[in-house]
Amino acid sequence: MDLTDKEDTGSGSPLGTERQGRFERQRQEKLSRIKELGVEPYGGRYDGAELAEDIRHRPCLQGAEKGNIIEGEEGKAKCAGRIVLLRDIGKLIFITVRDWSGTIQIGLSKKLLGPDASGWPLAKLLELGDIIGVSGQLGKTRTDEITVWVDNLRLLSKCLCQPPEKFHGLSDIDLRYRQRYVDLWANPEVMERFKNRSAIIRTIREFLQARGFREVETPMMQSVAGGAAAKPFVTHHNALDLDLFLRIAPELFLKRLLVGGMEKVFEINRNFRNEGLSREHNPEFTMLELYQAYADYNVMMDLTEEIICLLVEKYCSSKQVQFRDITVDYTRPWRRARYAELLKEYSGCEIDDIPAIRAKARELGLDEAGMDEEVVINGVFEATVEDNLINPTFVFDYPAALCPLTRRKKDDPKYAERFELYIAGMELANAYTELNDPAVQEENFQIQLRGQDESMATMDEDFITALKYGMPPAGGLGIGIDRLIMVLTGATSIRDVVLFPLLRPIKDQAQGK
RNA sequence: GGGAGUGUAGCUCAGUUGGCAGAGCAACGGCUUUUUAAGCCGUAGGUCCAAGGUUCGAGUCCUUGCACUCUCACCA
Repeated sequence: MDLTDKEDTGSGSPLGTERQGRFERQRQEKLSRIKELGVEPYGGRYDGAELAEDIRHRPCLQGAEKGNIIEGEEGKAKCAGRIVLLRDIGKLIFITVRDWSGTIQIGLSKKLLGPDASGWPLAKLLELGDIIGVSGQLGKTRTDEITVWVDNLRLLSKCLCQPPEKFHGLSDIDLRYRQRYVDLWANPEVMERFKNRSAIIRTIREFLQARGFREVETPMMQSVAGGAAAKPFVTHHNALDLDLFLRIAPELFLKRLLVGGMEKVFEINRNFRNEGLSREHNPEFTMLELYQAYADYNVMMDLTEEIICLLVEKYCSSKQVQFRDITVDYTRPWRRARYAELLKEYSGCEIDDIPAIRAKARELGLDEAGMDEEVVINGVFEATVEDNLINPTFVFDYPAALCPLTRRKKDDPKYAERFELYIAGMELANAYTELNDPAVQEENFQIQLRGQDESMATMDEDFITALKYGMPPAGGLGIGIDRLIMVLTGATSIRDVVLFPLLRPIKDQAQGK
C-alpha cells in the first residue's frame, strides 16, 4: 500500500497515518539530510543520563548566578528525552526535553557545538518529537532558567510523525486512548496518573507481603468460568480442541490453594467479563483477591480499611479527596452498616416487609413481576442506597440468597457473612467469610445453575471435591484495582486508569481495505 | 439496545439567516546568541466523518450509516 498518496477518510484518523503524509515526507527528508551528515538517526545505548528532576535539584545550583555557567566537574550534566518545545533563535537554540521525571531546558549554541557534522548542523535539523541525549555544563540563563549548555549532542531516535499541538496537547479523547503512546508524553498529567497507578499497586504488594501473604498466579483460561455471576469470553485451544473461558474471577482456584495449605495468598491480575462498557466497567479489569485461612469477614473489613487508608496517606494530599464533583472523606473509622439498616434508611422499607419492597420497586420503575424476593430487594437497594454511599462505607450481612459462596450467619441463616465497600457510590470491594461446607456449596451451585441458561450451566465439580478434602475456614477479599485508582487519583472514567482500554477498531483498518 | 450531544487543516478550535473555507499552534522559506506556548516577515496546507436527498446554491437543512462522549438499560 502506498502510504504517501492514499488519503484516509475517517475523522478519527490517528496521528501518523496516511493523512499526515506530507508531514511525514518532510520529516523523511530531514532524516535523509541527517544521514548525509553521517549521523545515525536511531542512536543506540546511551549511558549515564540523569533524570531531569535530579539535575534540577543539584546542590551546585543553589548559589548559581543568573547568566552563569557552572564550570568544572560539579557542573557536568547528562540527560536524555524527547523534544517537547523548541525555540530556534538563529545561532542559539533552546530546547525543552522531557524524560519521565519531568522537563529540563537545554541550550545549543553554534559556538559550543562547532562545525562538526554531529554538532551544530545536526542541532539545526532537530525538530519536535525527536529523542536526543545531551551532555554539557549546567548553568542558569539570564531569566534564571536551569539549562544544560550542550557540548555533546546525540540523536537517539528520529520522530517521523507530527506531534500534537504543544500548548493544548492531545485532547481528543478517542485519539488519546487509541494512541496512548502519544498521550503519555504530550500530557504530563496522564503520565503522572499511570506512574501513580504503578506505585499504588507496588504499595499494595508490599503491604500484603509484609503481612505474610504470598502472591500467586492462577489460570486465566478456565474450562469452567466460576467464582462470580458474569458472562465470560469464550476462546479455543486448537491442539486440545477445547473451548475455554477467560476467567471472570480467580476465586475458585485461590480457594483450592487454601485447601492445599497456602494460608495467606493473593493475586493481582485481570478478570474478563463479557458485558457492557461504562465509565466504571472495562471488559478486562484488574482485581486484587486475597484469602486468609482461619480469618473471617471482620478481619477482611479491618484489612481493607487499613490498606486503603495507607494508600490515601501515601498518594493523596489529604484525607478529603476530590472525585468527580464530590469530596470523599477517608477519615477513620469508616461507617459499617447492615444491609437491612441501609435499606431502611434510604428506601424506608423494612427488609422483611416484602409487599412494601415490591411496591417500592414498582414505584422505582423496576419490573419486579416474577422476580425472586432477594433480587427485588437488591434492585431496590441498588436504586436507593448505592448513590448515597459517598464516604467509604462497609455494607454487611447480605441476604444469603445473593451469596452462593458465602458462609451464613450462625444465629440468623437468612443472612450471609458478606460485606461490600462503597466509595463515591461505586462498589470497590467485596468480601466474605468463605463457605467451606461442601454440601451447602454444592446445593448453592445447583440453585444458581437453575437460574442460568443451559449453555453456561456447568458446575465446577472439582471445586466441590476440593472442599470435601477440607478447606480451612477463611476470609476472602476482592478489591477492584481500577476503581480504586480512580478514586485515589481523581480519574472520572475507568478508561483514564487503564493504559489501553478496549475500543472499537476503526472500520477501514479492520476491513484491511 | 434506547435517548442526548459531537465529528471542519497534522493538533486545538471558530464558522452568523443556506451565499467565495477561517484563526492559533505545527509545517515550509527568510531574519534573529538568553528564549520560556520565543518573536518578526512571507508561503503552503481542506473528500467540512461517509452516502444519499432538498435547493439556483449545503460546512450549515433532511434521511441513513460510521466513530466517539454523556446518559439510561443490561451487568458485581
